Amino acid sequence: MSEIIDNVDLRILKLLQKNAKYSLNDMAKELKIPKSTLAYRIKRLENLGIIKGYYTQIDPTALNLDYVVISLIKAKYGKDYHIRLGSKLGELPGVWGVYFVLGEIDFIVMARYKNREEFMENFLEKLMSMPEIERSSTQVVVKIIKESPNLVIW
Amino acid sequence: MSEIIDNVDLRILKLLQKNAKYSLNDMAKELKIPKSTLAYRIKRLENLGIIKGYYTQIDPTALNLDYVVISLIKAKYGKDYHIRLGSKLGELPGVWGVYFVLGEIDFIVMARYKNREEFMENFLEKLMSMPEIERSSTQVVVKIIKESPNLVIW
DNA sequence: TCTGAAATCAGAATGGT
DNA sequence: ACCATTCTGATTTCAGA
Repeated sequence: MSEIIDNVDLRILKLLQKNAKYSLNDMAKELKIPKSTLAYRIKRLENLGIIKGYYTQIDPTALNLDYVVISLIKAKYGKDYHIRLGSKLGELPGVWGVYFVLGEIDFIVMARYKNREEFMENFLEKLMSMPEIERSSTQVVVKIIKESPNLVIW
Repeated sequence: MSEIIDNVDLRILKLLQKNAKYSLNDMAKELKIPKSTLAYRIKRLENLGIIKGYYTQIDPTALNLDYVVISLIKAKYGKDYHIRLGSKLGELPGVWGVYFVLGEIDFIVMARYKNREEFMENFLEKLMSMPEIERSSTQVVVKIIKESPNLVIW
């Protein structure tokens, strides 16, 4: 890749990834660049699609979303089975992540529910009625030790 | 749970989770509540810890973080092995998620790297030198079909 | 592409219900 | 707890380098 992102851009992104509300004034002071330049840079990063958006982090526990599961899925072979299955999985309520992987497993699915009943109804039963699936094993998460998917720059 | 979050709060959170920069004016119009009430509600949700923060989503691909892996890990038994291993895994550079699960696997680890070399150096080699691990299998993600961990309300 | 200054607009503070 | 108004300060715009 060419140098479309320089060192200043990286420092801007590093500050923003942790706090979307960091003010132009404070940031400009910290980075020692004029605030209009900073604004110009940020706008540019947005337009390039490097900044994908600004989100609010909501505590899942506050909404009682304590039934966290990760499902490992093996698809049957057949044309389009994988593509179709992938998007079907992503549309299930409660599912926030679907990864297509290589190996013994085809898909890894991340999901959150309020309780076992909601999980059964919205996820497991639907999973079991999908003909594209050969087998699946679903893991219940006992403890989330780390979950910060927005961290991209260290 | 008691009614600390009512329907209006839920609607506020639903809008904010998709866009942290949604202005008080526009939101108030959409929700048909006065903007001062809206401000009051949001502040309350922040103070309660239900809103955990505002972050910027950066496109990992723009930073060449295309080598995405998910690792399934089985720990050896022994006192504190699990707790210690969990936090050790979370501290590896590139790791953004560590989940402790029940079953055949003990930990599921999510990580992103620039290429195979960085993955080997920062992840696999360190993993292989951890005595607490009995065995591990690491999956390379071919395609991220869905990844929106901020989605908590549908 | 970068910057300073002006203009606009959003969010915080206040005080009354 | 809710809401209208005021006030402060942040973001956007624009013209010039």
